[in-house]
Amino acid sequence: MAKNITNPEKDFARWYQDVIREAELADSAPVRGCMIIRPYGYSIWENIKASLDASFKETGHKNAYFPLFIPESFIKKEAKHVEGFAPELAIVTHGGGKKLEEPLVVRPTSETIINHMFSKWINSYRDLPMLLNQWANVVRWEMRPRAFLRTTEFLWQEGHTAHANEEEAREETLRMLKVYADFAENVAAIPVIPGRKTEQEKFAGAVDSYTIEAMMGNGWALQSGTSHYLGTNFARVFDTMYLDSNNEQQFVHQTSWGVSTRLVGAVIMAHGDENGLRLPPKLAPVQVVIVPIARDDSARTEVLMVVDSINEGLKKMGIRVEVDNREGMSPGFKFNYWEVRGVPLRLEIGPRDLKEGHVTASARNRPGREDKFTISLDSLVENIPEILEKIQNEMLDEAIRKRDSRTYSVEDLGDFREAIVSDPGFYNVWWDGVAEDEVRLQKETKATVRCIPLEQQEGSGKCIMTGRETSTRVVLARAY
RNA sequence: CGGGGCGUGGCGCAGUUCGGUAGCGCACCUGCUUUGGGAGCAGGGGGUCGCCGGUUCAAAUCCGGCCGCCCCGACCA
Repeated sequence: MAKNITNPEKDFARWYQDVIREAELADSAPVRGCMIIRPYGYSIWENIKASLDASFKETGHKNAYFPLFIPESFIKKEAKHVEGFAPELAIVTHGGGKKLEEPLVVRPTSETIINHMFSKWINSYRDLPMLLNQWANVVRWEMRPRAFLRTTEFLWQEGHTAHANEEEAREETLRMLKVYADFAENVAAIPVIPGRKTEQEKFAGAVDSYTIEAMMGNGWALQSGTSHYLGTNFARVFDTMYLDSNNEQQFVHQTSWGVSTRLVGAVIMAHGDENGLRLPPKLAPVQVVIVPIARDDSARTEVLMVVDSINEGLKKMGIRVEVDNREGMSPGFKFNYWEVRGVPLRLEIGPRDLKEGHVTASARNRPGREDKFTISLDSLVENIPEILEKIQNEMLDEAIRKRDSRTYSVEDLGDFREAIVSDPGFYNVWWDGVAEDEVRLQKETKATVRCIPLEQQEGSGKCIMTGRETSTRVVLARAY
């Protein structure tokens, strides 16, 4: 059906790249691992950003901006942090034609420089909590880049907060995890499993890391957002302290949390189909596209008059609408063009429709001629928000169904080893392992512990790796 | 870095075995006819065949070296 797009069943990685190219989301850059985010792809990111930024502000955070360059010594201060990030740092050694006194790291994340400033700004318990966020680019020299999922430079948001005690900081960590989970489900229409990361998988420098794990179209997991409780790890090395009400010096307890342009990849892979992209209305750069159809000039005049009034009506309601009145292109070509780009709702308006007093509509989540429906012209504009809402809900429902149909329980490692290959998906298992067990699991199955879900079921069983009795369930999956 | 594949107009490819001076589809431009699921015809523009060197009267093609890209793995938001 769709030209130039590989069937996802046949070759999912190829399909992913095809969709990115055909929908004009991104292009590859002259530098390995870097990408150009094209206007259409960037506009999805802008919508993600707008929605999250509003949530951050609602929860009391303010935006700030910290520098791209960080003194190399900063990164080295926290032992686990260096260990985790050293292999993937880009380091600037020269500037202005001279060798620098101290090399500068291009930020892979900003905990260190932010702590440096926090220790200057925070003096008293009255300065707490300090709740900041920044929208920025970061650089991590990854071995194997993939468009949106893992690029050398990527765009993200990183929240950094300082609190008077552990309890408040932990509360903040989970609050932001919930903000992410709500965004994923209610805006991106992607169901996620919120959970805690294991020792092996947690952020370099964190006490505890939390994640939202989403399932992609091939059954693999994608970590779609993280929130960390940093404890006093960074405060201790940067001397980020405050005077409490008893006039005693205390270290602040911190959090950091982030989501990135990886979310665009998640949207592509969670919703896309054999015809290309499918966008949930809340994130779609174009929510409604109108394709006028006219055989001759007189019909065109008549059709365009109606189209214009619908266009204006929808715009007034704040709906992102576009009229495709390009000439010399057949309606069929335009239908496909907008389907590849994932536009949630298409309205087709021609002389036949006008005669009947309606427009023909097609929802992207139910493509094809058979599922087209009509909307009466009288109530058209008022009906659109409801239809978009319905598409949004249907997409979430479908994503939940797809995920649930690929979620299994397994008891035995041997069974799992075969199952994860024949039926990639989420596998719920009993778990009482330590870091070595995780390494062995990954070696033997290529799967990892994605998270220890916050919601745990009752009961107990034998750990899939150690055989020890446990009441903890975890999710295993192959991951990007 | 290991294992596989590939570099030829914007994109996808053929041509390489057996050297003879580059071709196809899509896209693009012009004109006419078209327009309810990727329109037709006619005309047209665009490529130092990844780079460097060698062999030869002659290299996309043979030889040597280098570079880059993609997929799979280790790493990771």
